[in-house]
Amino acid sequence: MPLRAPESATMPVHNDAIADMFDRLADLLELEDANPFRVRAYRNAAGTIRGHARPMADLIDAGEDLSKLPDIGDDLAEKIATIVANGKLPLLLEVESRTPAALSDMMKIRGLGPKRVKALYRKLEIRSMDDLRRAARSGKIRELEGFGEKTEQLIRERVERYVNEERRFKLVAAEHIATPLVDHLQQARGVGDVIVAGSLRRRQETIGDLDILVTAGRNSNVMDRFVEYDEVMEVMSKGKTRASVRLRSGMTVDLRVVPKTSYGAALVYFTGSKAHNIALRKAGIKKNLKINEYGVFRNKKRIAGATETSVYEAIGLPVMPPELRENRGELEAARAGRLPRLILLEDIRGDLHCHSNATDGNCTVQEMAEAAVQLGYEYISINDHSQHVTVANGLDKKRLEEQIAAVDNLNDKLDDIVVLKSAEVDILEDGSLDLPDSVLKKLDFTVCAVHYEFNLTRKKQTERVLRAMDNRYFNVLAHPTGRLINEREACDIDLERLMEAARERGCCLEINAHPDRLDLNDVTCKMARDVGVKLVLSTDAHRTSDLGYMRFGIGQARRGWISKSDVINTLPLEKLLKALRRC
DNA sequence: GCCGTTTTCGGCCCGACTGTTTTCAGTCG
Repeated sequence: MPLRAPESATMPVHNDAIADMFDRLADLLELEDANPFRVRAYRNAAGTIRGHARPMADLIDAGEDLSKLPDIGDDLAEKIATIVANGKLPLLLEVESRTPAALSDMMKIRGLGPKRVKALYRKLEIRSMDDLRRAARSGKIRELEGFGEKTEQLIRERVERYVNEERRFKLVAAEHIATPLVDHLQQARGVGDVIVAGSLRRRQETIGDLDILVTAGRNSNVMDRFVEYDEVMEVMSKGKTRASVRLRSGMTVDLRVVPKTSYGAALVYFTGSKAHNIALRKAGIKKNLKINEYGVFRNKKRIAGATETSVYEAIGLPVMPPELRENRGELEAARAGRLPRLILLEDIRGDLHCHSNATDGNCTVQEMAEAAVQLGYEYISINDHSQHVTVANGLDKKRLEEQIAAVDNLNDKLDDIVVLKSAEVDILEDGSLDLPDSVLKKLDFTVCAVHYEFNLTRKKQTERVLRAMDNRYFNVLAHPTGRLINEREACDIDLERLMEAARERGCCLEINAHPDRLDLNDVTCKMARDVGVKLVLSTDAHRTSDLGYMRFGIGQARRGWISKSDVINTLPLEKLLKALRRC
């Protein structure tokens, strides 16, 4: 993967780019037999940087001491400053001059770790993916010590497939794959609980593989039933307690079977994240406790493990929601008794970003309203596109006024819900809004969004939205970065500044719950919480069934430490309208 | 390279599965 370099002085190096450099450096150092703990230090720091809400560049500008961040000491603080200053890390360049950078990519192929990659490089002079492919085909690899025919065949297959393997599944796709498999496993003999743990349970926006945990007795046939599942394409490993398969969809699934007495410990263990688990075990060690997937042990004696609560309590902590388990400060917060009380799906009283068939939606306003009643909502807003979005048949002033009148009529007929009059108003390139104030003032509120010109410089993009926010009819900034998961990167914009400006003006930012967007994401949700700007959680529904996407937004909000009180569509109607009012 | 309510030095998470071995190294999560 190419590293992102800064394109101009106004575009600071992204945290992801810094983290990628440290990860790559760790890989290459590992190949050079560096101190394994030094290697780990670089990986840990990469994790801290990737998960930090604010850009390192901003922290440096603000004069903050980076060595106060977890897993970052004086040396790495200095290296981060160097990268931010000139986009390069001298040590990485130096290491790359003696060890081919492509070896780091090779280590991403399943089954190839540092030892094997190094052997391939030293003994067969394999220094690129193409070299590796050729060597595997020619049968040279099997002759190396420690390799064999089977290993060579696996490398051959996996290197051919490597290009396709990189993708991660959106959360919604992962759910669709997991649900029927869970049903299948539940029908096995002697099975108790079947639960999807791992990143899906943590509600991460994309899922690399599924981790399924099963409790079962010795006589259960669940392992056989797992590998015999219709969708299984390849059984990668199968033992008594773990097995891994690849499904036709390309998804890898790991199954783990534990006795019921270990359920809680196993669930903690397989929910992760890895960084959270490591932090947890370290906390255990301080109390002379060993934590593994079977329980919590003092010397040889098991003192907890049947429930998740028992595991956390054994190390003196409250059990914490899966969404927080990323080692982003949750252990420290738990110790201090400052874990947030996270928002729940039941807290939501209405959806504030929906489309109808007047533009690019598939259902009528009334159908959307009736579906919202089924969800127990008190209100729903219809936010059709404005005229500039021609591909969606966006509304001009006249058509929007017609819709306003139609919604008034509909509200007279509906007893159980109020339909709010709104629109998704385009923010034009000069920061003006796409509809005149004379019609905007007739709406209950507006949702405003960028749909074109995502590639402006950070400065121009930020000023564009700030200018739009100056319009007194601007209420909610929808999908603030415009990213589409796996398709389009977030636009380069100073979110922190937008959040502060929104807070000062009494505007809100949207957490767009659509599984293609999830924008704000987990990290920027946490930033919003720190800034103290009000949020709206909406689905961007284009049909009645999309209203169910709210659960994905809730997941991201929870990952971002968001509480009910941070989100205004948890309020009853009267209070909601008050909260939408600008300062 | 990081870190400290046992430590500023000496530690650094833990277990399962595979393939290549003949008791285990390498890899993975």
